[in-house]
Amino acid sequence: MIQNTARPRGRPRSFDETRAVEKAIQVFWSKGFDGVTIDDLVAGMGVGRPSLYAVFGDKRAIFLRALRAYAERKGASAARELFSPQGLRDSIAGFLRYNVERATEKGSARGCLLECVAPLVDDAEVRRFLQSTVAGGAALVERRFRDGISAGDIPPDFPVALRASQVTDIARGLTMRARLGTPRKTLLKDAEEAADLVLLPRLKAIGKQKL
Amino acid sequence: MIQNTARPRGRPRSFDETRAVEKAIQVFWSKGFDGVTIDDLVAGMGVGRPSLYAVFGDKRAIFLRALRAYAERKGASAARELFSPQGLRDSIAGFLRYNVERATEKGSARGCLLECVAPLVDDAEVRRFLQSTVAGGAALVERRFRDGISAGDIPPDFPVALRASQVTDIARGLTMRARLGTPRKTLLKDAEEAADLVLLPRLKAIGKQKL
DNA sequence: CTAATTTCGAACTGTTTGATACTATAATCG
DNA sequence: CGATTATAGTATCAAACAGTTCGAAATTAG
Repeated sequence: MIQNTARPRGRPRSFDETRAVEKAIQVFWSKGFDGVTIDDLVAGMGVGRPSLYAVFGDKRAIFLRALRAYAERKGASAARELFSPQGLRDSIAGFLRYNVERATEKGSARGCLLECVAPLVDDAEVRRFLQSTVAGGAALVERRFRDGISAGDIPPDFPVALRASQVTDIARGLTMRARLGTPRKTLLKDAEEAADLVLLPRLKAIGKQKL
Repeated sequence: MIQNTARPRGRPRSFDETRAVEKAIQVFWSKGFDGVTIDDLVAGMGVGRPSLYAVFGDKRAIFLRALRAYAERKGASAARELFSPQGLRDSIAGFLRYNVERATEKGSARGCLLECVAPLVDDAEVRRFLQSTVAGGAALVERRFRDGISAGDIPPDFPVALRASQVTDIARGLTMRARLGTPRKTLLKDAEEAADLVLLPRLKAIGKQKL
């Protein structure tokens, strides 16, 4: 009685489903959606062609699954980074640094599956998913800003929604630069500067005078 | 003697080369590089298949030509926007607004050929071109900041290079959001806010105190 | 040990795609 | 007007590709 749940009847699989999805992420990430052939997935995922269709479905289905897995992982890590016990500036800087690190990792493709690859996929469900993911990211940062207000780190009239979308815009910009080959070091420095940009106190009263 | 320059010998072309390139831009822009087939280009450019190969070369060559044409047009317009006679804040805001408008134009695909499509093309020359284009964009904004210092709009110690890369990062972020379907109105508002963000005076002395 | 069940691997099939050859057409030149 | 030149349109070819079929292999149930 090694396992309590009965092992499935037939021949056991020679691949791990979760691991195969991780591999699929890498394949799509490095080659884009249209650039990937089924053979690429067969080779990259270590799953035989018929099993691939039987277990995962066609290319679109595999991509959607990879996308969801990627977004879930990244979202969770980003939230961890944002809400770990530290000051607000370090939270925001950590969030941006994390984005840069993920986008410049050795061994993986540069950039981000969600930002560099998925937007090109001409598919309604992909678009819907991306929109909600983007909104979710901004909402996460916004919540962190609100926590900052509660903690007294920033004044109550801090424009949380605006600053949150600015933070995520900058994150997107950094990620795109990563894709194009800007070195990690440069981007990490820019991440720090961006955190300062959105947070350092400014003279409110001056407002939009002519500059 | 209708034309002074002798018309070429043989049968005249049924297409305008420049217009064909413009059409190619649209095709690549909406479908991505790998998503475009030669038939798409034949249909979209209004050029017969053999003429296409004879005049433009293969898909990669057509893409490079479209990319250069697109970048040249966009770069020139961006510079016009930045250096038209107006205050610094309006120049920067105008630059960002222009990016948003181009990325949300009706009739064209959303987003930007340089930022949403080209980075996925696995080609050394494309990468090199993109890097230099990105650097050129930031340099343009930086020059505008320097002009702003000369004009006394911002203090001489204004971090021109840093702010320039922040402006272009935000522009990239706005463009990506455009691709994902964020409405133009929202993005235009965010463009204005971004101009304020990088320009509004701040209390320098406070620096990186804990927030 | 045999039957049933599930997966694996190789081979197959119809379609799409990139690229080219061939013939017809439209212009200039002498 | 005929020769020359360059493009247009059709047809074609080989390679790549998506998706399926089929027999062999591996495991459990009885």
